[in-house]
Order: sequence, then C-alpha cells, then structure tokens
Amino acid sequence: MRLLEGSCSDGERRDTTSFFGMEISSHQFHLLQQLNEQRRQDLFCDCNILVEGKVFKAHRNVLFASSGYFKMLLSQSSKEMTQPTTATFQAFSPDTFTVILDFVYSGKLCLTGQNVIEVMSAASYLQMTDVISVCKTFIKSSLDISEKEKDRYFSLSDKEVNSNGAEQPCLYSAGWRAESSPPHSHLNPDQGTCTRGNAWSNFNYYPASQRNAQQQLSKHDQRQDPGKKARHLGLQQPSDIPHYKSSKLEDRAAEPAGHGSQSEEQVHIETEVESPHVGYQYGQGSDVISRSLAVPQQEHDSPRSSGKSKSPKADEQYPSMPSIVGVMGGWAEDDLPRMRFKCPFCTHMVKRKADLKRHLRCHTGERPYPCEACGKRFSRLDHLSSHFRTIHQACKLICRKCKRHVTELTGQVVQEGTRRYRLCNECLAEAGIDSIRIDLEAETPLEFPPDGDKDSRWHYGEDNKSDVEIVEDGSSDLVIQQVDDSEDEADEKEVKPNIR
DNA sequence: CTGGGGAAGGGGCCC
DNA sequence: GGGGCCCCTTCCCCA
Repeated sequence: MRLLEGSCSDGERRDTTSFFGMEISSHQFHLLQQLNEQRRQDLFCDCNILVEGKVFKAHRNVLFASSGYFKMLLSQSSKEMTQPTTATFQAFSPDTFTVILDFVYSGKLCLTGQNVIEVMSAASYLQMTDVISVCKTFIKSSLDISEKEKDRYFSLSDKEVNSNGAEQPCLYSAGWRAESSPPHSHLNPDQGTCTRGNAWSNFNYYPASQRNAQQQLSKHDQRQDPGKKARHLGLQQPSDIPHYKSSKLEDRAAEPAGHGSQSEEQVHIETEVESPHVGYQYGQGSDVISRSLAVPQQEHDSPRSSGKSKSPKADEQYPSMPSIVGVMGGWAEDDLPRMRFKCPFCTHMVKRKADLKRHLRCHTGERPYPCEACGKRFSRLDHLSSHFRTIHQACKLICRKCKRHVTELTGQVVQEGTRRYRLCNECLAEAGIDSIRIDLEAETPLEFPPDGDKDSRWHYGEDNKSDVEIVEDGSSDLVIQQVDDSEDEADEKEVKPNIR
C-alpha cells in the first residue's frame, strides 16, 4: 500500500485539483482473483465462447476490457443483455483459448515454444496487443539467447545441434507490483511496445533449462534448405494452426512445399515459425533489428473477413503493431549481405521498411483510407485514388458499353449513384437517355481530398464550381454529365490531389 | 459451367 | 518515408 499524490486525471480539473489517495496494491490482484474464481464456478458468467466445440464461460465485462475483438463484439450485442452472449471461434484451438482466457483472468500468460505462435495468432485475432507483445518478447528472448551462444554454435556438430530437450512452459506474469499499471495495457495505447504495461517488465521467465533447447533451435540450419529448418525448430504446432489471413498465407505457406516429403503441417510450421528465426538464416553478425512501428493495428474485422465494414479511425483503434524486423535477407551480387525486412506474419521480405509497413496492412486489415463517396475503405492511398478515378470520376475516356474511345464531344459521363462512367453518344442514344433534361444544379462533382490527408473527408465539392453538366434521370440515380475534358486535364495537372 | 472484363489488392520501384 | 505509378494476380460479376 502506498500514498499517491498527483493530479486528478479528469481533463478539465487536471490543472487545478490535486488529490491524495491510497492505493492498495493487492486490490487489483484480489479483484481479478475473485473474478477468476467466479469464472471457475460459473458464477455470473454471461458470455459463452465456443471454440471448436468446447464451451468457455466468462464475464462480458472482463472480455470487453481485455480484447478489442470482444469489445467490438459485445458493443454490438450490448442491447441484448438479457441473453448470454455466445461467440464462436474456429481460428484457434481450445487449448490456445485456455491460455488466453487464463491470462485475461490472471494476468499470467503460459507460453511454450509449442504454443507461442498460435497464442500470438489468437491474440492478433482477438486484438490483445499485450499478449502479442509478450509473445514477441518470448520469441525475441529465444533469439537473444541464441545470439549469445552463436559462436559456440558454430563449433557444434550437427549431432549436438539436433539434440533438443522437451519444451517446458515459460510463464509471463504481470507481476502486480506496487506501482503496477493495469495489466491489460492496450487500454493505454500511448505506451510503447517495449514498455507496454510496466507490469510486463517484471515477467518471470523460466525455466533456465529451456535455454539450451531454444539456442539450438534458433540457430540451426543456417543457410540450409529452409525445408530442413522446421525439423529442428522443435516449435511444433498442432495441425490446426490458425492463419492471420487465410488464403494468402496458405498460398505463401505452400511456396516452400517443393520439399517433397514435407507434410502440410511442416509447411505451416515453417511458415509461421520462420519469422523469429530468420534473422539467423544467413547468420552473419548481429543482424536482427527490432523496431517498434507506430502503425495502427488490426482492424476490427477478423483477419479472415473482407474488411469491408466501416470502423473508427484505424489510428485510434490499433495503437500498436508488431515490430519490424530487419534481417540479412540474402546476398547481393557483390557477395555482400543486403538488408531486407522480414514480415513478422509471413515469409515475405522487402527491401524497404516502408514497403514492409505497407505490406503489414494486408495482415492487419487496416484500411485507413476511406472513400467518402461510397464508404469503401482501402489500405493504400494509391488504391483509393485509383478507385476514385475509376468509379467516381469516370476518368477513363472509354465508352463503357462499346469500349470505344470517347471525348467530351463524342461521349458523356453517366452517373449512377456515386458511380460514374462514360458512354459514347451512340450508346447513350441506344439506351434512350439522350433526351434527359440537363440540370446544372442537381449535382456537384466529387472531390478528392488533399494529398496524404487520411482523415480528410471527401466532399461533393460545394465550392468547387464545376464545368460538369449534369443530367438526371428522373426515374433513378442515373445522371448524365457533360464533362469538359480539356479543363479536367488541366485541373489534374495543376491541383493533383483534386483529381477530377 | 465457363470465359471475359472490371475492380481490388499486393509488390517493386522511382521520384 | 510517403506518394504514386506500373505490373501482376485474384476475385467477382455477368453474359
């Protein structure tokens, strides 16, 4: 117990009001312990989680406070408080969820070399950034240990390297120090990855006997056929390894499948486990660089979803991302190792960190660029730009029907809702929409937001007096616009962001 | 069921 | 490092 002196956290009173308070350090622990006890006794449990047929009981409020996924899920179902909420998962195994749930109710994460990948995957799915961080720490720990032993490794024979012991769990515990911050620090997105939750700096890591196994696992097969790596990693996975993004990763997992005798499981193992070890793949020097990446994390949509739903600003929702790991990714033509960046989620490597940052969005589902015209969200600005030009601005000077080239003289822009395209005059006549009354005031053009302004909104340009003549079909959303292409092109050159 | 076309999305790379 | 372009693949819709 200790005395606290400080400012009130309330923003308005912050500068004027001081408080003296007492913090009982064990309170949080006892509270969680009680909740855990209630969970075990099925007391007040109002949420059923079905994982591959196994039912887990839990408390909505605890799940809500622990997982971004459940936060979103339970927010949506919060109106139906009378019925227990049921969530079903196929993406990970009951064992994995047990580890996750135990962590939620105890602050202790029971990681092993066998479960760390799946736990991290599940945590990613459930948007539990703390768990992801701890898993990364776990993996990094094995790398660090391996690094120290690298020299020794080179003197080891294959025989020695191949002998590894059985894995035993490592326990990462929140620690509940007197000055402990809440263990589920994803509620404090400002905290960096490494310091995320002071509590994590106090985790217990044991047993020491595991170190040898980890060392050996991590460093074997340098420059060897990647297919052989998995056999020595010892980080064997159950057959139901979840994937961050199913199809793509499965495709990529299949890439090294040329090693004939490898089972599908082995391929998965290789794909998922390679990340923490790849830094040693070409093992020359200390080439593992960890950096925190201030990229918003996973969108609410599950990693398997299409990501089409609207969501709050990604920056707010996904406060952290897995670190970018720079590795020696191969050998340049001059026989010097070249730096490449390894995706922590798949086997993909890129030359530039910025490219990896961009690539990571395909794993997280983050789509920070919304089209204000139709609501569709994009992971990349250039895709948004392309989409907008194609769908909403009819930039292609091609008749959509007959595919002939059209100009402002030989064709017109047709608008259906927010969608615009061009039709040549002949096709317009064929469609019987050549006699529609032109109403200049009926519509204003769509305007592209300024360059790089993720947060800006797209407007129907009110103050951008347009040269577009609009013909509205009284019966539907169909609108014909008379577009002055020459001026459009000039606009594009002068004010590029305002693509028209 | 199938093939074609359009849109989306991912990677490489230049500016 | 970000923006943007090009190229390619995949997905989806439609005839």
